[in-house]
Amino acid sequence: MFTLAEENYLKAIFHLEHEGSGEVSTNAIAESMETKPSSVTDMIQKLAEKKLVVYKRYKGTLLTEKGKKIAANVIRKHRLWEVFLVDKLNFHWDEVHEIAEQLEHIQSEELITRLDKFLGSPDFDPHGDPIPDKNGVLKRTEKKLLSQIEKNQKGVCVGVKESSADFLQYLDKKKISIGTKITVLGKEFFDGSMIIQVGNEQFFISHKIAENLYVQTL
Amino acid sequence: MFTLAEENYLKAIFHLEHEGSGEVSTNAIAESMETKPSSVTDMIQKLAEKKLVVYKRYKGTLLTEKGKKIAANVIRKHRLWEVFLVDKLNFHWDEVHEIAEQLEHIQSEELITRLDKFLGSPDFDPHGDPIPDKNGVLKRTEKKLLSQIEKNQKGVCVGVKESSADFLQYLDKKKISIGTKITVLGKEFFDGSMIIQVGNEQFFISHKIAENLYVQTL
DNA sequence: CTTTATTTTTAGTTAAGTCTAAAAATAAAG
DNA sequence: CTTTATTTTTAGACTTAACTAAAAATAAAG
Repeated sequence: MFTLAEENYLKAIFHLEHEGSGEVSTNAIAESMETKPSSVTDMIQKLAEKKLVVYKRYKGTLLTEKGKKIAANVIRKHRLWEVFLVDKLNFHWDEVHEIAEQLEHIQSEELITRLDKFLGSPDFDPHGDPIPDKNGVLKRTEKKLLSQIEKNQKGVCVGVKESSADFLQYLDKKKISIGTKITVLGKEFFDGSMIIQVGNEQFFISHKIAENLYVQTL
Repeated sequence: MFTLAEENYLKAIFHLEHEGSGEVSTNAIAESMETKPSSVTDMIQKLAEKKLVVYKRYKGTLLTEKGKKIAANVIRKHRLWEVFLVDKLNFHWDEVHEIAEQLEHIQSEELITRLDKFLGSPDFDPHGDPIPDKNGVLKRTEKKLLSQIEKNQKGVCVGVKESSADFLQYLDKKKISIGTKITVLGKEFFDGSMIIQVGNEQFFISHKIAENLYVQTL
């Protein structure tokens, strides 16, 4: 139905729309896709002709309802495949992204229906990101960034903002994964660093770590 | 490593080499891939430059060892995914080909290693076709076509030569699948048709059916 | 409110993979 | 052993999706 390139653009725009608010800039798309702005302009114009995005020259891009639905479906497939890779094939959560980037483009409604059922209709992927339903609707959660948690409060880790292998491996080293309870013992206002407790261990984390970990307060 | 188009050409040549013997003709490749001979010539020349095939103008094409290995690996992936779709997702054996055509191009050694293990390292796919091992080696079986079986002999169905949905659905209707025992009760020399017994049922089959069913004699 | 910097777009190429139409080689028929 | 038919290849064109370089629009600075 849509080409690999088209699906990847829609997905990138979807993610950018959910981060910043309002129109997505050409440069932002180019950067997130590791391509050149001129290539983005080309593709955006094609997507606009197909009514998948609304595009005004020099003003930026927004997904139409149709574009949103397609993007959400690609993301649904990506995240379901990640669950498969981790739950069934015992991959580690830092190994699955690139494989899922390929699997997300497999075309078959029936396949995804059955895969979803096989996996027990999960609501979240291995990084804690919500899996859109058939209609592209995301379950909303009460998650906050760890950096927004006050001293002496407790939270349970529900996801990561960044999911680079480096970051995930850091978390493993510190024994932090989805479901881990974290207590904020101290918070430095100058640089945003924290002392936290995980299990019996207490240790220091930088602001950069704290602003990439999602928790649900307890 | 290789493009989707390249992998599909190598796979097609691999299959054709195993049917007829000797060089594979440009037209044969074109027909099997539903493309034009001129497109085939183009691609074959590229594959020859990459040392994946040996090609002599107007004479035909043969895979090199390297080409054979790549083709066998694509086929390995195709057949493992078919096992996944049937065994784990409960697809029917006539529904899996097109999805596997897409899945066979997913690039990840580790994925296939783990998938193979998850499936219990199967030797055959749902149509009875052998799954090449990591090195591209196919297990040889003692299979014969049902049409080559004599009157009053028994065989167990081990595979199909053709695997079109039409044929597979015919077999389902007749309650024939991999593992089904078949007894040849009668054989007409004029047209090759047969009377066979499957379970408690006895019925007539045409030569066309008999020459597309593989059995192992008991 | 000009000048400068940044962002975005246009114009023109390139590469992969396909196609049609025409030419060349091989095979088959008389 | 020519003529005809078939197969295969070449040449040229098209599409998708990328790129570079230059132009145009917008935003920021003085």
